[in-house]
Amino acid sequence: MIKKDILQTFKECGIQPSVQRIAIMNYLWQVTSHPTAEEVYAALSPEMPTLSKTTVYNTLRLLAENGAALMLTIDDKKVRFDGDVRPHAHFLCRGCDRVFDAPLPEKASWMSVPESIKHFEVEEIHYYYRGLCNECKSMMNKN
Amino acid sequence: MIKKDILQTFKECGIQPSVQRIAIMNYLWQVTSHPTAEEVYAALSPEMPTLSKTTVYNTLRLLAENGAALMLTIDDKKVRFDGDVRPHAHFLCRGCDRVFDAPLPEKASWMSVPESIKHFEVEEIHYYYRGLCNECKSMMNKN
DNA sequence: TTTTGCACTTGTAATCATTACAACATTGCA
DNA sequence: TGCAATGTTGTAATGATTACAAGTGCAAAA
Repeated sequence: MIKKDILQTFKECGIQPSVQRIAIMNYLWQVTSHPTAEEVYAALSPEMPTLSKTTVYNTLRLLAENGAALMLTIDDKKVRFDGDVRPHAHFLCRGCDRVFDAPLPEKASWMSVPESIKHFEVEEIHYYYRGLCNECKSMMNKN
Repeated sequence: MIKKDILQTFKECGIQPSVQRIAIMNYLWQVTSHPTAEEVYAALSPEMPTLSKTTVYNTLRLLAENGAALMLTIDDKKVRFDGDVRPHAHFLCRGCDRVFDAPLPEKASWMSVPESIKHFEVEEIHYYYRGLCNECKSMMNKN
């Protein structure tokens, strides 16, 4: 049962559970769309009419700060979130604005930090690609 | 002379020169601070009192779209720009909000694109690190 | 040199994501 | 049960960025 897993994750991350937080985490786990706060709100508010946009923003930030979600800044317009916190890269298509998951280019490179920032405290690593996805690429060729 | 180099770069990138564009490109080349549009405006407007903020925003976007500058989305609050378009990574300190340049973790990884997005048209690659720089780290320990 | 067109610039107004804030609700614990 | 702390809500504010319309200046043509 997924709710158990969520509660477990919350406990590990030191996050106090609540109906709203569980619903939001659950949603993040069910989609691969890397939604924005607005999208999370739009998806959940039909089932949870009292849910407020502020709660969605607060909760997503909370999840990200405590390691239960990733905050992606790949899109310069708005922040996106990913419930999958395992190390992986992301690709943003400038045609359809979708974000795709991608494996890391090389296993080794994830943990190896450049010498010049070696003594910095590195807390997050993000690998972003931008360009055109397959569909948008062929769409371009046609028109 | 640097202006020659800027004009050469503009020509290579297909950018029509103008007094404002040259001033902005020149500024990007002189700083390593990865400034925001506001910061570029604040820096240049004393010398160019008629410069408008809109022009700064437009020009920075133009430079980035044509490969004469990098648009960094490492900071979730605002977009930053880098006049150095050579492949390198970036580190954002959450303490002082400064962005540092860093070499790539490995030479090879820059060009190697994960298999799953291999047929995508990859136009940009960004490697971002976040955490605490040396100064902020030791500041934390003291207090 | 003058004219004409076009691209660039400017300033203001609008947009839109995000956050601040204050009132309200809920939860856990004494 | 009752209180204090924590979470939620809705609205108002903020702040970066863009839209837009008018003005400016440069460049080619006459």
